[in-house]
Amino acid sequence: MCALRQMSVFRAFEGRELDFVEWFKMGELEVDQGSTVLVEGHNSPHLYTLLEGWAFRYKMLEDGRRQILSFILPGDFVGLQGPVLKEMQHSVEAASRVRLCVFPRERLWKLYEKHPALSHDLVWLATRGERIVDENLLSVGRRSAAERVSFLAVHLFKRCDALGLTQGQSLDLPITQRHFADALGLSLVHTNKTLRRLERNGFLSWKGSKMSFKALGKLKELSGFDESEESRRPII
Amino acid sequence: MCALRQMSVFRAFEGRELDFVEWFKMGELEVDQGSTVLVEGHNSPHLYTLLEGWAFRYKMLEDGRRQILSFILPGDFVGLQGPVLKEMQHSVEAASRVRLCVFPRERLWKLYEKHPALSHDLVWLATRGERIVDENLLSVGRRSAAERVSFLAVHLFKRCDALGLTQGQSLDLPITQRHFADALGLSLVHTNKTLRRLERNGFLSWKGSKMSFKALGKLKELSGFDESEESRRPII
DNA sequence: CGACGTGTTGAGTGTGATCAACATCTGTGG
DNA sequence: CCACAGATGTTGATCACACTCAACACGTCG
Repeated sequence: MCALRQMSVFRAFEGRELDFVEWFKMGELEVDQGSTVLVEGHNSPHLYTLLEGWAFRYKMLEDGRRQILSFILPGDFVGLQGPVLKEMQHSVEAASRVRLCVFPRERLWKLYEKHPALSHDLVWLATRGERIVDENLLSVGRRSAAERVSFLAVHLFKRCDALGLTQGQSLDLPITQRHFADALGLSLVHTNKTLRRLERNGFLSWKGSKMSFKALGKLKELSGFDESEESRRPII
Repeated sequence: MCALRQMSVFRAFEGRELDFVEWFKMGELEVDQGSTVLVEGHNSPHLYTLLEGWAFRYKMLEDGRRQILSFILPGDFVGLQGPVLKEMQHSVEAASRVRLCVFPRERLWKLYEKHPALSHDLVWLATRGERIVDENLLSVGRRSAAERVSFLAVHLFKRCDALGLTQGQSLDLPITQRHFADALGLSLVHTNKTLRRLERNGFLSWKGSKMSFKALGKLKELSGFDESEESRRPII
């Protein structure tokens, strides 16, 4: 049984559900940093739950412009968009070395059939994915560079904090400024300048892979971060 | 039974499913143009399928900046994000007079329990919502103003075309340039200038509520529109 | 060692924002 | 009937935020 499942962020399973998910689970997949887990325009017979590491969903334009749609952290479900269309509409890449729980897509019908509560969880997970993209779109569409950078930093801190992946006021980021830029719809250079300005103003620092939050309150205020605590969430 | 359901875009129901949905359905709701159907920060005990008219999902910042997240057209399911959190994370407003099919949220468990195929449809609808926001985020994050405007125009045309809501190469838009601007993360003025430039170049025109596509191919090319035909989709 | 990925900074440019004015068209009340 | 306010669309002038280009520092890895 996954270690993740025991964390207090996640809802507990009933016995039958646990048995089912163990049957549903096909195995584990480990993937190196930089590998592409799912490719836009292709079909994948698998679904995944990310167990360890960071990944991200993205889309690219023909000329190479890239937009990161959302970051995928432990407990997140990956690949739901697939069952639906013939092809994936986005790609997923591992930002760090990543461990995934693999489910065969054809067993999904069994889940719907036998486990209504899990069906609901699946809907929940799907809408949560959309919620995160919604927030990101609000940032990219309507916030200034400083607001966007602050928002994303706080967003990632909060998500990691809920998973016990923070150390006090700091956070280990397995991503580069390029990822930040591509998630925020900013250029790399301007992202860097904005980060440096936030650092000079004493809001945060980002050295190597460590991001330290010097003034979380100020960052929340600047970015208009919405503190909507979420209750225990499902994990599959 | 809804007239919508008989359209060829939508998948057909089995008898039992149809009976169920008729029980699931609580009634219909008609709402005037400009009314807010769901309010961010509040809880709604209802789910909806939009039957007629246009609506849109949006989020606002405290100072009034608004980002439209996606447009809601007939057949789209509304309100799924609610069951999940205590509160809606976005608002929904009617762009035209709108007719909605209303479902009480508490009957949802019965759907999960008795109708695995409908559970799957629900997941499908949820992921479709995310897919649309993904595409929008790619636009807003990485495309130029002319590309964005073209993309949204083509996107709306395609969706309406599938629903039989177009007249040849033109389309009745119950929205204003302000909606366009807020969906695209552009200022109203710049949206207008971009539209006028597209018109001068003979790509499209938008007079009153009628948008005419003079060169659909050129618009697709300019915007990088991805022609992924989707198969029959579910409707609930 | 050189190549490459990443981060940093400055200079100059440009896309899109803001401000402002005006044209229509609507509905409303006098 | 007209006067008026309000919503919407249009255009020009100016501004600024963010982009591009360029150069360099630093690390790691072959």
